[in-house]
Amino acid sequence: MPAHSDTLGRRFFLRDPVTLAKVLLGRVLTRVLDDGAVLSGRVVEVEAYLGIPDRAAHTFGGRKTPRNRSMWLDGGHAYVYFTYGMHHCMNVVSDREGTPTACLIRALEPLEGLDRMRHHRAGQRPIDRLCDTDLCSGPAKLTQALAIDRSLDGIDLVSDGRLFLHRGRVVGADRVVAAPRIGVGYAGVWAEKLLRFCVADSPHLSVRPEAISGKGSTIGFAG
DNA sequence: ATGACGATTTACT
DNA sequence: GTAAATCGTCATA
Repeated sequence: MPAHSDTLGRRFFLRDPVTLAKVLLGRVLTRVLDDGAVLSGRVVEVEAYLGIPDRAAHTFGGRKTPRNRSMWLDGGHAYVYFTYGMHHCMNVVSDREGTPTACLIRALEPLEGLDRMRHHRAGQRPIDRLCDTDLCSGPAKLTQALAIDRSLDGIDLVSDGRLFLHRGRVVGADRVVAAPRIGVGYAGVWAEKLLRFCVADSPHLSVRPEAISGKGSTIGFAG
């Protein structure tokens, strides 16, 4: 059972991935380690993956494989995958069972257990070279900091005490910026869609979103 | 059985 | 900015 009474329940996750991604901003992801240590962070960057029609999604074309089977579960489950031979990334599954969509958690603002996170992230390099904004500012950084790996793939975030989300604070739409997703250049037109959502003023983002197009903007658009 | 490829991070020039 | 690290996964044969 989750450790907090304000843990987000099933209903929260049964939405389309774009809506869920936006409302995930500001929520708090909590990891409870086997030894009882508590690590947590506020969600500041999320991407939506729209499933079967989305060329960037692992379930594009309706693919259902041993790796991505968690994406087919009911909303509120975790989809954790291993990539590049060394990194893990964590998604919150959206929609209902059979609709394989999800939200990739790309960055957190660390809240609890920063010292433990530093140790997880440091590896062999000197621990003093890690600033707070280097702990969870990327999809594979945050899984490393929170010790999230494939052993947590497919768990139910609604009822599993090792990993869950709680209410946190809602982020107003005026502080949210949408941008193209990162690292999906192979996905054609799907790479350009604004399916990445960030808390605009957070220093904990993986990549700073381009300035919004408009007067005074001189970068980000060719043509 | 084989090979190409990552929803990334890091270090280095 | 460029490149290396590193191996599970999946489509093809």
